[in-house]
Amino acid sequence: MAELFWERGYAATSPRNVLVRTEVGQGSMYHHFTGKHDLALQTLTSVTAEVAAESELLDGAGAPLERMMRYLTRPREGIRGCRAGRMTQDPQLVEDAELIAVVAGAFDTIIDRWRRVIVEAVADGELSETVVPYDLAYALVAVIQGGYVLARARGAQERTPRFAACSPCSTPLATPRRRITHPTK
Amino acid sequence: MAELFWERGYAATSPRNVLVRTEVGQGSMYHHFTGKHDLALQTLTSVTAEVAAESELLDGAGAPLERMMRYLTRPREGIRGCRAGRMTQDPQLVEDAELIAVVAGAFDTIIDRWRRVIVEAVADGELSETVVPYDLAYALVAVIQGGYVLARARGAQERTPRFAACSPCSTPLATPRRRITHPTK
DNA sequence: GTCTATAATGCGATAGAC
DNA sequence: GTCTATCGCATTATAGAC
Repeated sequence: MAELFWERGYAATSPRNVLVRTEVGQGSMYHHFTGKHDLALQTLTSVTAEVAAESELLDGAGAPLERMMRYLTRPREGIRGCRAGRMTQDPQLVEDAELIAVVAGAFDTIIDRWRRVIVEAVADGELSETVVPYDLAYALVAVIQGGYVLARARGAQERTPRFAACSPCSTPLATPRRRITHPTK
Repeated sequence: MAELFWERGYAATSPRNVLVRTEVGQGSMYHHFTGKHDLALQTLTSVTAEVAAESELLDGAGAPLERMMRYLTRPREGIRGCRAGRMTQDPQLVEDAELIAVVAGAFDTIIDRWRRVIVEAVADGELSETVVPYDLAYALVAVIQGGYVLARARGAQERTPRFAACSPCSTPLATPRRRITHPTK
């Protein structure tokens, strides 16, 4: 179901699809899961845990800024979308408080991991003291998520993916690697 | 249908839903539209044109940077998502080349409008010459789109929306207003 | 635990009267 | 141009035999 979730989202994935893909009998599935919601809850818990775990790159070895760059520039499959972020636009999933809470929790984990590296980077003098760690963390996660959104819009358009020069690794993140100068208000 | 699109997306909106909401007969609808795809195409064309038109703020009066800030910080209904960007995560819509092309076109328009203001800002010395206009434009559009993604994840979690202090205007964009210091690589 | 059968509902679309 | 009726199919389950 994790595969189907990534391909089609929650609403568009039927228990029947799962049966076909897994070659499992209908009775078996309904014996182990109470229904679609349960199936989704377990899938989502596992998938978001994986996605959140990927942000452990931010805790690895090396200088804070180096770790930030490593995570920011790692290959991402833009056209397939973020396995967690995509769920956010599925109306049926968002209406299910239990399911969306799982997704939100994953983002909390990731944002907090970002925040802590940023605090380190500021302490080390790698980033300006004017940086507000939580806010920058939030913005960086947003850029990544927005990169996926744009990648999906453009990808289906069959344009040469500007950020996916060498498939199968599209990095919608080539952009933030550049220097971004923002107004100081 | 524009309303239903925003609420539920393409896949989850049935022609039947449209009939009920508009209180129009089924025969009438199928007389004026060939089917669901046609209905969607016309809706999407109109909606994305509106969304793209909102970026005309970037062409208004005032200094380039001022216009950028005006557009960036205008109120946005984070929890409802972007009427264009949300479509991007609808698997059924993305598979329809004609439909996703409409969405992609809207983003092209918006990104280009951003790019032109940025070029102006650089020329006026408001932004550093090291800025790559298209890349910054792309990143800014991504931040906005990502802000919607995060807002939807958090909103359903019933947290106090950090960026939506005063409803009904949630501005997932409070973040980019702060200074963002990026590594120069 | 796993199977097949079938329920009840909604989907996208069409038919054909008026 | 608009109406009601209906088609054929998919959906999310549930029933009850094995």
